[in-house]
Amino acid sequence: MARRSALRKQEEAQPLVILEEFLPYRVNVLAALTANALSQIYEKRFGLTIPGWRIIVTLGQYEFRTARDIANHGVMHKSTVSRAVAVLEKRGLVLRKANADDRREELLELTPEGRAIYVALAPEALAFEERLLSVLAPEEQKTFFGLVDKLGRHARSLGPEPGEEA
Amino acid sequence: MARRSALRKQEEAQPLVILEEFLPYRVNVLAALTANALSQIYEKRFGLTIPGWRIIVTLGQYEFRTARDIANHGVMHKSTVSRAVAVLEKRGLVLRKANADDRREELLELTPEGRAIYVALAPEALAFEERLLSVLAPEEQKTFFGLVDKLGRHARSLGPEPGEEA
DNA sequence: TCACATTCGTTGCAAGAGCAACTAGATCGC
DNA sequence: GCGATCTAGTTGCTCTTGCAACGAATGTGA
Repeated sequence: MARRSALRKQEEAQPLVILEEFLPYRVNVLAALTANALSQIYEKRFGLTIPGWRIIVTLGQYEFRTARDIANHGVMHKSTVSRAVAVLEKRGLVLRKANADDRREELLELTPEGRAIYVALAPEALAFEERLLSVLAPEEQKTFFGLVDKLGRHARSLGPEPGEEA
Repeated sequence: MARRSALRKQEEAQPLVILEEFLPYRVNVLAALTANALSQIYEKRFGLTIPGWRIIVTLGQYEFRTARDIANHGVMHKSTVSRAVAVLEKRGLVLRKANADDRREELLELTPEGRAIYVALAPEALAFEERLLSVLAPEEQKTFFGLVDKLGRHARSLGPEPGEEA
């Protein structure tokens, strides 16, 4: 029929996007799957949101860090981090320390209660990660991490930051 | 003993999760970077949201598909897809076709206008992807895709679906 | 020193997303 | 054939998030 051949012509016209082979789609689907699974740990058991969880982990690892650092590092909007910090502060999990050298910014720090959550949460998160990674051989894991980093660095350079290709 | 308590203290102070080596974090950061960059194409130029863009691309590739298929495949909530379809329909970009065999579901299809957007958008998306992937050698790209798929399949099996380990 | 631009962080507002309840239709078991 | 159960999709409600405007502090250049 006329309709069918019209469709066929359109279809054959050009090789367009194959979703299952399209990098941003695949990476985002994988990210959603891991985020959903991980949230079972920090959300249902400790009442943390994703930004909250990230702040806790960052401060657990780095001791002191500004909201801006956390936002940039995790590709989150500064307002997202600001609100998450406010919640954690109200719950008594993080403290703000004024920075005398630059009074615009505040150094964030875990309280003992915040660190207790981090210590309780971290092993479970690592166990989850291990479970996830168990499908990959050790060398595959290494390879994967290397490629993710390479892509990540490159993607950052393509972002809103000053393009150095001028 | 002093030695033992020192060890214990050290253990407590150790960073348990290293954010830069934590898979879900890295994957999500990479996903955010690519999604932000890609949205420059479909959002600012065609007024599409992420779900809308995904629906367009899915139907551009598959011709007919249900909302449920699109949601499952892309790990989106069914209400998200439902609302995005409603917007696209109102804009005249997609059509619903009743399925006589099962009248609960509706097959979605691009209108000519919808396909026009797909045809205009796809090459730009592919160009972006190529630019992103240009940091990886061809074999690295292949390896990366294989590993992403492997992890994705495994992550899906760890998800909310019936755990078969019971 | 003084205007101008920039940066960190907060907040009002509106759009987006998840949850749960709901309708409509299909399926299973008896 | 009939009720209980399940599935596809919609919608009200609420919380989250992004954007843009803002205040406060800093930096820059004349």
